[in-house]
Amino acid sequence: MSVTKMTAMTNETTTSDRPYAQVLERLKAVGLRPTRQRLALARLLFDSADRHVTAEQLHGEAVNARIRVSLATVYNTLHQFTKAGLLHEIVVDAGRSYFDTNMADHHHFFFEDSGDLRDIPGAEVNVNQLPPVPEGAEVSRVDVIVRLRNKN
Amino acid sequence: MSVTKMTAMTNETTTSDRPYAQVLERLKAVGLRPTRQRLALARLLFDSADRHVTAEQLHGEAVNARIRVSLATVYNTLHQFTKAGLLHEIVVDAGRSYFDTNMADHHHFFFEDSGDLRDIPGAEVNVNQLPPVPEGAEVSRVDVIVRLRNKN
DNA sequence: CAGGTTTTTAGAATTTTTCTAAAAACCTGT
DNA sequence: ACAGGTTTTTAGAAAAATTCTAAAAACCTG
Repeated sequence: MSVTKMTAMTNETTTSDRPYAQVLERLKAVGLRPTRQRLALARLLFDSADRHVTAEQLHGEAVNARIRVSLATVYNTLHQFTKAGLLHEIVVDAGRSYFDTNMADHHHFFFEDSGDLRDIPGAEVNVNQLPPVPEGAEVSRVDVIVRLRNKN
Repeated sequence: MSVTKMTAMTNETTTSDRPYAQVLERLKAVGLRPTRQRLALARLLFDSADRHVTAEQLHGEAVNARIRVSLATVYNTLHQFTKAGLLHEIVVDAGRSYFDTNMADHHHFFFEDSGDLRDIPGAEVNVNQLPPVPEGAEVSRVDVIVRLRNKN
């Protein structure tokens, strides 16, 4: 019967709490309500260098950081961020989606053995001489994936 | 049975006009036992022009052609063929694997709206200036996927 | 054809992702 | 600060693709 175990983080997104200021701005800029979980996930995603995460991974990190958020919300959020242009969804592995926080023009090394993904700066790859785009369609993106396997 | 086609049911392996002769050769060449379902699936896959199929699709075709084969076997077979170098697995769509019978050097248009996949001959794309491959790894493949969406 | 090995199979299990509809959080006007 | 209306979140169920299981069938060799 220890005293109040009432860790209710009755926080109403005070901007005096600096750490959230940037992501808050970012969400506002794309018209997404700055909810507790979106802010927290945004910090996990954007407060460090460019990263590639799966929904499951991000959810794990959140739980680990004591952020109460459901897996469904992580999925929703990742897709909302993607639609809003804050993330790219990148598919290299059948049956598992990665989300990439690097929005600059770039491509990927994919390590088939470990499942890791590494950026290749756009400047370091040159795709030219593309064929004509089919009638009625337009290019949404050109992905170059350099698949790697361990040399033995 | 006519005399001229007399050899049809034996396990001789002359490359004549017998429908299974080519795929039979092909399976033998890669060391896969020529079972009824592997032969039938191979014919569906290789007897016509280059194609992109999912396991579900191929299974549907088989059922449709009165070939008794389970979905599990279709999956097994597709993976065995891939490992044997008869197919490429290509992943462009989260949570759905396509298998490509075109083994020539080439790339793909992916129609995001319909889920269709279309080959781009290797000669029509030029990827140059790739960055150095990370230590201990070697390139298994370079995939270029031109993602298309419907205009207007 | 027997015997031993490999394949196939149906169905259950797994994995990733989406859906549902009810509760909670959020925002606006007061 | 609060009511009212809207948007989010949630847990759990559901869906979809794929893999696993272990038992039966097919296959190959001698």
